[in-house]
Amino acid sequence: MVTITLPDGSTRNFDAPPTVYQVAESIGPGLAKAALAGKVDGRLVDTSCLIENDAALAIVTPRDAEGVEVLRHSCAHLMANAVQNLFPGAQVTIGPVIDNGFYYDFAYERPFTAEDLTAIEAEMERLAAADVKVERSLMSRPDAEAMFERMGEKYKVEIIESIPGNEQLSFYRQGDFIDLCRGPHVPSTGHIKAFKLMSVAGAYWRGDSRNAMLQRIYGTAWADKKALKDYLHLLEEAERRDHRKIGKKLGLFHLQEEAPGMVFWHPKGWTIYQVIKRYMQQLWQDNGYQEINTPQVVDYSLWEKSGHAQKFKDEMFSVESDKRMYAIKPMNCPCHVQVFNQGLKSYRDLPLRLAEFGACHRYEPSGSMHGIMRVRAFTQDDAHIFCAREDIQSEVSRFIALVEKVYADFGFTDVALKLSTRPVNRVGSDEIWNEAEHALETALNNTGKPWDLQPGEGAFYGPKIEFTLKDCMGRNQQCGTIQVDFSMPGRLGAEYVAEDNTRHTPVMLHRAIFGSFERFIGILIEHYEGAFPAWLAPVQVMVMNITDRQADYCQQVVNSLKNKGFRVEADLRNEKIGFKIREHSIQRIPYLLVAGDKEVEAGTVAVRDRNGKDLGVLSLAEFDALLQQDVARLGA
RNA sequence: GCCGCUUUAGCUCAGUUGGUAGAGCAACGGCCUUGUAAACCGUAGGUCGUCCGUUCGAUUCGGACAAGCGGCACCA
Repeated sequence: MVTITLPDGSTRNFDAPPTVYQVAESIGPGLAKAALAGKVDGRLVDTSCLIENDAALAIVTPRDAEGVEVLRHSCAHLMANAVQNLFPGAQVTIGPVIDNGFYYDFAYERPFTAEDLTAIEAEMERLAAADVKVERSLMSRPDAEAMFERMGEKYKVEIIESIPGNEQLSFYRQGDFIDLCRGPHVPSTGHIKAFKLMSVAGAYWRGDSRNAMLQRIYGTAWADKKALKDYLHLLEEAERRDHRKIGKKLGLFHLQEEAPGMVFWHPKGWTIYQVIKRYMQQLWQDNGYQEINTPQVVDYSLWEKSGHAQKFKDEMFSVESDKRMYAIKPMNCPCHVQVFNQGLKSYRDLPLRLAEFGACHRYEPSGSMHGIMRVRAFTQDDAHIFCAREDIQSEVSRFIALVEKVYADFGFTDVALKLSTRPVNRVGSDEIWNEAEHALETALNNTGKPWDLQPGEGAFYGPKIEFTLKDCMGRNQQCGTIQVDFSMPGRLGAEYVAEDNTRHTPVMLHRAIFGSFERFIGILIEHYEGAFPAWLAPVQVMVMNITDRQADYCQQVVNSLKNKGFRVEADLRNEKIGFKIREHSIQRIPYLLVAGDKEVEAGTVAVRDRNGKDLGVLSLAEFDALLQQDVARLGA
């Protein structure tokens, strides 16, 4: 007898070992119909899986996150099935589940087109409607290799060869289509009800640019049509928020062919830039940083000493002048060490925190650029902390607190922390790595917040913490970082005199909070959909007249607000008030002030916000107080 | 850098099976002096990304290059 314990704690007994499906059926026909997989003692299995011993079982349906994952995985198979039906000779490779969907990589004699996608999707619909059974089987390694060899599936053979020898090989068959797969999968294709193919793209076999380029088809799949619709809706939302679109619409910046990856900031965009720059300058001042500025063009020898030339020569802009080779600086750290090196430093000078709005240029690969988010010329809110080894932890703790404050000020409250530890290729003794990793870990633990470990992802010169913020679309954006560096201070000859009068090499902490202004502003634009909070808005107030009679009064209102330091403009054009309101609402100006004869007489302004909310008729003093309060309030 | 796609007026986009192009919005002029998300009338605006080729003739066909877009790879 087999006893099954269900999630609610109840148990069911079976004379013979039941399948997951049979257990579901015993609970109810509805559940059996909805069952996609089972979770036996925490392990996901097919509904056909026989439960041989007493076990805890949860029936997995499309309502469960895991159920949706099974659906997506099966949908990838469904797509591969459809592709091979329509394009004989297309080889299958891998087809994993990703956020919101799946993809499958194919090797085929030609790239797939948009029309192909439509056809593939139609074939998938047909196969789903046919409700083909999906069956699991096992096969020995030689048999499997022979089978794929026979089918001409060279990539699958390669995959089998890379699976450790002791692992069992499982296969899933639906009709004529068979694929090597760990599973689990839906019982039949009819369970796959809501999917859409999104795009085709090239992708390297095994993610390595030295390998062949495969055809990757991306798809999305959901528990039901409504969830699919919601997701497509979300994508439209993301498109509306695209910083490239909004940047153009609001006249913030532009890019042009003559300077790929370099931003032409317009007055409004530059105002935002200046506001956050001043914010950061103040933050530095309040937190023990000293602002410096270093040259834009520096002799190649420095980059050779720092080690960057060897590794990044192809990504550095260089200039030759008077037979000397210079690099346009791709980063600021070597320059900061030069400042540190001026004059003999004592342990009493540490920690020394040098900060710079460091303009960097990097020849990024053409395909990697994206609006103002990934560019070739950017400015970092860069600072380097020179400290003793034993100060690493306290400095890191201070920094984590600072990052969280800054992000909250900009309206981001969901911040993920990640620790990247020693990679295989690295400099520095194990002892010092132990110490540094431990310091970072302790600092992270002290926050009381959860954090992720990324083993082996650290830089060759030291471990690092990355700060990833979640924007309003739920997308993760990596911005801030703090990195321990054991290498560069020594390479560039930085040292200080310790208490015992011996010379020591300081540890260098590289750190940035925004990352780069360009990227951070791009994130802000998308997060706020261009409707910046008042303290960031390029124009905070627009004053409008109804007729020419109120022009002078409007100008007075503008002047009085300007004198208080607000960013205010007047729109005195001979246009209907509705037209002006519409225009400035679209421009996302936080406060729209209207003055007609009534307001002039009373010395007031009619106030509304950019979303159409009427804030009433206020005296100038009242509006001033309102604005003052709003601008002082950072965050959302 | 790799695979695919795109490039037409300031913006968003039509269009030409090869005979040098059109809309809406914006701009400009007129009219109107207007009360909270688009009054009306008119005018002007383009070497159809760049270069090379095929052709009597290329924005249209072919090639190269550039920039951009979706991914991949990269990201000190």
